[in-house]
Amino acid sequence: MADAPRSGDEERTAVVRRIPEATVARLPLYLRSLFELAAADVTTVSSERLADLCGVNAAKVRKDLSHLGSYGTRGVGYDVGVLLSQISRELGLTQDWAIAIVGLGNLGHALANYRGFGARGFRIVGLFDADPARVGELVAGIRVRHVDDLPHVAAETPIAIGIIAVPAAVAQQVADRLVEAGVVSILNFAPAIITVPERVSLRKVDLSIELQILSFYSQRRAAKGDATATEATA
Amino acid sequence: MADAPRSGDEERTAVVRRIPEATVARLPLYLRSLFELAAADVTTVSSERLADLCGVNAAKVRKDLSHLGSYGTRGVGYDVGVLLSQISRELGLTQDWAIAIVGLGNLGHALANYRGFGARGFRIVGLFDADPARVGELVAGIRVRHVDDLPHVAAETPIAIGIIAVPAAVAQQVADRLVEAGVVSILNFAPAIITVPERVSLRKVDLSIELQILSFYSQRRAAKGDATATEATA
DNA sequence: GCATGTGAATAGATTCACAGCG
DNA sequence: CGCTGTGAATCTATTCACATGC
Repeated sequence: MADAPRSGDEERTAVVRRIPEATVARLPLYLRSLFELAAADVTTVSSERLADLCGVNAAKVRKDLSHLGSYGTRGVGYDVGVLLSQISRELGLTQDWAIAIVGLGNLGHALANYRGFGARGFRIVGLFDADPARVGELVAGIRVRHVDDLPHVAAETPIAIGIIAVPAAVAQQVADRLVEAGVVSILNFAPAIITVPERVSLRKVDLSIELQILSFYSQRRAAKGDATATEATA
Repeated sequence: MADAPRSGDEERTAVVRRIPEATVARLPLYLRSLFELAAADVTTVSSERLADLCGVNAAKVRKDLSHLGSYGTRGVGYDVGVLLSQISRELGLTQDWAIAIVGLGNLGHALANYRGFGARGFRIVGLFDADPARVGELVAGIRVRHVDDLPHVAAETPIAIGIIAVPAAVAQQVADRLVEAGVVSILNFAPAIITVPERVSLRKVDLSIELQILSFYSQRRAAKGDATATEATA
């Protein structure tokens, strides 16, 4: 469904666990449910129970978790705390990632104020906009800087993840600037296809595409007399 | 990757074209590029060119389009206008879909003001919030109503698509209310797993999951010396 | 006994490579 | 000749079913 991660050299000293892309996309889901279980002081969970909580199939949970190693106990289940830390480590959430948001329109504001960043692993270190009227404004306690300052800021505090929340027309040039500033992961909210060097990870979130997909299934359902369900955005 | 649409009875009068889920997710992508081509007065496009514009592989484009029927001309390519209307029809964008947004925090505001709704096929017919302080407010020219009014509003103007932009803790109950009000498609922005009856289509957009996936690949890249790229959210 | 972990079976998506047609 | 349309090959993901081990 997406470009698969490619490894430069297949032969390495140790076994480089290759975690399937589909599995990676589900780990955050498991993590969230595990946090909820931990908050409720549940210490052990079966694949069945976890699967229910996440809305997936139990066999899938077991296979996914088996890619991380064997952290379950037969006849018992998985230790919630152990799984939490294994998945967190696997996802790289034990370190924290510096985030910059470019574009502070409605969406940029919403993203900047999003709770759950600081929560675990992510920290906003920069807000940028090209509109002089917005520069200097305080959003979520952070001062908005001009996008031209991106290189300066990035030189001081390296930025790991860049979030693009600008109009489609300028998305590509913002991406280019982010890449130039050393950003290695980009999350694009602009409804435009952007390209980045191969070494940079790129994901996109596109509202209108989601709506159109829903439209397709709605129509399909209306046409036949029958039900249809879809889950998404893995 | 997601639950596949299931058809209730496989045997039907005519050949019910079964369009693969992965293809459905790409059609909106093609559509966007086709609009751009049309705007630039380009009348014909090859699978190769379209693939470039969308960042996919040419064979994939051809196979995807072949699921809609044969609308290309060998040796020439596809007619932009014809493809536009075929894909629009297939996605159900020739009718327009009534949308309601529940939750008018930062994100809800951003969504309500999102340009590209009215653009094609989608029209916001209701904004709802549970906070009395927000009720009555005018957002994007529409008055916010209390979520308790949902049934009334839906009875007058049927709502096809519900967008959930409320905190995770209340996402499920909002979903339940939407379903009860007759909504058949839901787009969930809350970071929570919600369940709906099988007849209802559900997709989700989850910022923190996207970030965690990027984190995974960033860490992976840091660990090895090598590059990794991912594309997402189909 | 019971739930994990995993080979084997199945399903789905992508890519290849080329026949077929304008 | 050039590009579509598509079978066949490949790769990826899901699901089944059961041996394994606590």
